[in-house]
Amino acid sequence: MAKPDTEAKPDPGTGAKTPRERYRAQVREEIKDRAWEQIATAGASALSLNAIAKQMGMSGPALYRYFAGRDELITELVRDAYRSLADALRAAAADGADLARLAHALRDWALADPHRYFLVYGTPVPGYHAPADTTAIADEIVALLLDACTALLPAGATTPLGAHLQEHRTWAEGHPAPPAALQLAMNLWTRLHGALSLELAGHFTGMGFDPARYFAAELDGLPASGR
Amino acid sequence: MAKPDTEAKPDPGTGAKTPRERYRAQVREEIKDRAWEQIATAGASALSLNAIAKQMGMSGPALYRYFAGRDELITELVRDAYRSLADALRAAAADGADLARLAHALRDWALADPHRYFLVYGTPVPGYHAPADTTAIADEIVALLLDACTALLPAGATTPLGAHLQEHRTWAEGHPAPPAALQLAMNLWTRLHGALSLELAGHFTGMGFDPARYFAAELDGLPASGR
DNA sequence: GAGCTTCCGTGATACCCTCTAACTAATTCT
DNA sequence: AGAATTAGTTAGAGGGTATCACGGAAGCTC
Repeated sequence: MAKPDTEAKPDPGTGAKTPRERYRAQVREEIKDRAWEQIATAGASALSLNAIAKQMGMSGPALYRYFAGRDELITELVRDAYRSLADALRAAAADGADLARLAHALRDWALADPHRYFLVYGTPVPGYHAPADTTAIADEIVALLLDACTALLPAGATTPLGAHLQEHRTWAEGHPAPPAALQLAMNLWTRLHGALSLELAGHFTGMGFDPARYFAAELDGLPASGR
Repeated sequence: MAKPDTEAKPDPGTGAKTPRERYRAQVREEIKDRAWEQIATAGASALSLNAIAKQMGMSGPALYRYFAGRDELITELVRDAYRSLADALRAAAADGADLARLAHALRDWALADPHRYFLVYGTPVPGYHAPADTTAIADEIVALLLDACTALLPAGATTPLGAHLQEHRTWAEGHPAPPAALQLAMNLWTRLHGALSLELAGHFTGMGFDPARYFAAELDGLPASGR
């Protein structure tokens, strides 16, 4: 108790941690992996700490050494999902800010694991509230879209809705996007989400048409690339 | 609910339903009412047969006399939700087929009980598969949209995407909508759903702008009313 | 109205889940 | 080596779904 920490917490950057911390991080990672498996097959609502523990050969309550509870695990997964999406979009935007590239990166990411998409953009979980740091990542995602939209439009471009968005804007503040770019980014987001989420939820099954084609058409019809 | 289902279980000979059947229907109705209360406050995933039973003053397993299980209750609620939406839209379409009226009826219906909207158009429940008769109501809803869209467009109107939709169409077959109307209906559906579901899920909170205005703008921007 | 039948509601039970608490055993620190 | 920390265990409270056998009330028939 009386000791100052002479204890080694020395190299926060390199990952040279104590064995305990290494082990701990490793187990946490395995837990999350199993959790993703469960989510991928049965959705987030079916996630069971107990089942994960058994799968890992240990018994129930042991997991509470690693996560305070189911909610914290889910929070962590949401965080990872956001980060993963941000990474995917950033990678797509790396070689040229192109709406189409961005859009298809989004669709590919969603199709790769639909339940992961729903974890982020789906029906909100009753008690759950996203912590500040995940909304920060969400902001980054929006900023990526804004970048691409801004690049497509003349500097002062504006629209009626764009003006409204500009006037009451408390998001991505500091980003020099013209009003029309705000609208374009919003349209990109909500329209692609509309098409994608209905497709993933299975509402298109049995209708006969090709969801990819519909998605592409929605992309083409965006107010900036079309006209 | 207000409607005493008139001849749902016709009893030839006596004409009136037996007291048993009346009672049974009444209890089923009360169970569903309580279920809707729970859903409205905590979402479908928090629905508990046990809690409903206790709330009604009877003990757990009694409910299994009325519903085979949680899934059947939810199925019934989904069915009712679909029917309720179809009614709302039909009422809106009754006095003039107008996309705006339809759209705002949809939004009002969704805002009245967001969890009900998500029950129908949200993240799919893991094990749950919609029975044929709910998809029939879903078809009716689509048909309502199609009617309104058809009324707005010239008889043979077509678009590239519309042609594709027409060519691989296994929905609302028999409806004499021109290809362009198919596309318009799809756009109406997916775009409004995109804006609405993100709003209801809380993804717009903290962004500052007015969701109603955004929704209205999306409606205005539809490929038929705009140009 | 007596008797038969049908159906409602109950308690007991099995099996899931989350999560807490007390205890043991291993690991690490001094 | 001894002390402190921490991982993992079992036990158990509390809640959920769902099945079962039973008692009793309601309806139906004569």
